[in-house]
Amino acid sequence: MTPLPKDEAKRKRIIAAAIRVFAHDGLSNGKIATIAEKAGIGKGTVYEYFSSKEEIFAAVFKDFFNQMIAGYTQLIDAPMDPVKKIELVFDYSYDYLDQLLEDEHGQDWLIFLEIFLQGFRDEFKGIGKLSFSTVLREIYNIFKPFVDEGIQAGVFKPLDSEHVTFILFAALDGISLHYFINRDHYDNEKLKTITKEIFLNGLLKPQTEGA
Amino acid sequence: MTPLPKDEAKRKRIIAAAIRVFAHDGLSNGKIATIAEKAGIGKGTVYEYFSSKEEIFAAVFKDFFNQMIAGYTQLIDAPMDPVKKIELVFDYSYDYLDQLLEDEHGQDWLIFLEIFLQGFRDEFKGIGKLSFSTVLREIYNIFKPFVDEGIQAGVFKPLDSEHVTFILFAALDGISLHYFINRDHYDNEKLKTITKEIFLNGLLKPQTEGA
DNA sequence: ATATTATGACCGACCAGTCAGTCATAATTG
DNA sequence: CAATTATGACTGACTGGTCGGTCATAATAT
Repeated sequence: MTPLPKDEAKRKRIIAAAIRVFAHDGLSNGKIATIAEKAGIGKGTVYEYFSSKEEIFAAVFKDFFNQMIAGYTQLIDAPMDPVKKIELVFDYSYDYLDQLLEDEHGQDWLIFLEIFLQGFRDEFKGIGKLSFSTVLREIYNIFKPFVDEGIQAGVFKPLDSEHVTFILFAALDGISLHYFINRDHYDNEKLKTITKEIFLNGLLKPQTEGA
Repeated sequence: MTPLPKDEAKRKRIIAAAIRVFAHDGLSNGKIATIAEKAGIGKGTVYEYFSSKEEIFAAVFKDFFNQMIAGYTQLIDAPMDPVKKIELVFDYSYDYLDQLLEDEHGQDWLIFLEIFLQGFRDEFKGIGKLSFSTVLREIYNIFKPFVDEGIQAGVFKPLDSEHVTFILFAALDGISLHYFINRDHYDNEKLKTITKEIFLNGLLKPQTEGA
């Protein structure tokens, strides 16, 4: 009834389990045995799908950024006013966080940080040739075009778009991190509003005055 | 029966060594033997000063935040225009990073992330009862008074100062993180300028128009 | 349809390496 | 010499990865 081909679904189950384990315990403390257990398979089987712990983590890493890139790309793919796009990106980010946090897997979002940390550690640079800074710049580059667009159109101040994009995404990322830990003390909607208030108005060219 | 520190200087040396080791290898992979070696003492001696690895890390954690809090507090202690204070804080942050990065201890700044990560994990499971979110809010509270001041004085927009402070510090933190990894691709001065341009103008009440 | 054989996914006991923490001893100090 | 401090060899617990064996299913034969 159930055929047993080497199963893509099982591979996915392992990755999903690994996310939870690495998020909760870290790459170093997360145990293969726990991953296997959570995936509902034997420990040996894990090694039928991945050749090492680090390879599992690399898969998690890839998965994470691919989803992130796909999410943002899709979000701002349609032609749209640059201002609207920025608002969308901010709103989406907060909502994405809330979704992560409300999820039954309480601490899964920590994988975010673990990946960040491992990404920074240069030992990790080798694995699957994933360069963290390259991946990050890939993400900045999703945003840069519409920052450019806004500047071209004279809606945004004529600042260096490369640096502006960097600041926008980095700031958003920091806000996400802090929101994770302090979410109980702040109001999602208020944060959304104020974030947009500050960033948009900081970015928009004053319309009434020709400074 | 942890003996009292016999030699405060040696204790400091252990902490300094621990910072480098934990920064480079992480809490879990960093070895006591390495810390001892870097501190120029025997492994057993470490246990004369700290009763466990986690206790060492807790000391690093405390040390880090105390320095951070002291730095910012001192920076903005003098009476000063709120706008000037914000500019100071931004400039100081970038300069502090550059100082960390130019330091001979190449990767020491990673302790920043390691602390962050461990801080997030289960609110740092009891160790020394350090609550990470509490520490963070202690830091926000350094900034909040002058945000309040700026709002009272009608210089800043009348936004909720609690949320504004959160966003400011969180954003700054994120920018720091990204600056760490991508510093080679961006210009410190340009980032400083643009950061202030965006944040200050987003925060300042438009003076010419009475919307 | 049923028996026989081939396949490879699955498993977990085991091994070899690692490391936090201990403790018997050595060095140092007063 | 006694007390204090330093030390590193040692140990026990732990875990990543391996490997020989099992068994459900597929393929083939009758």
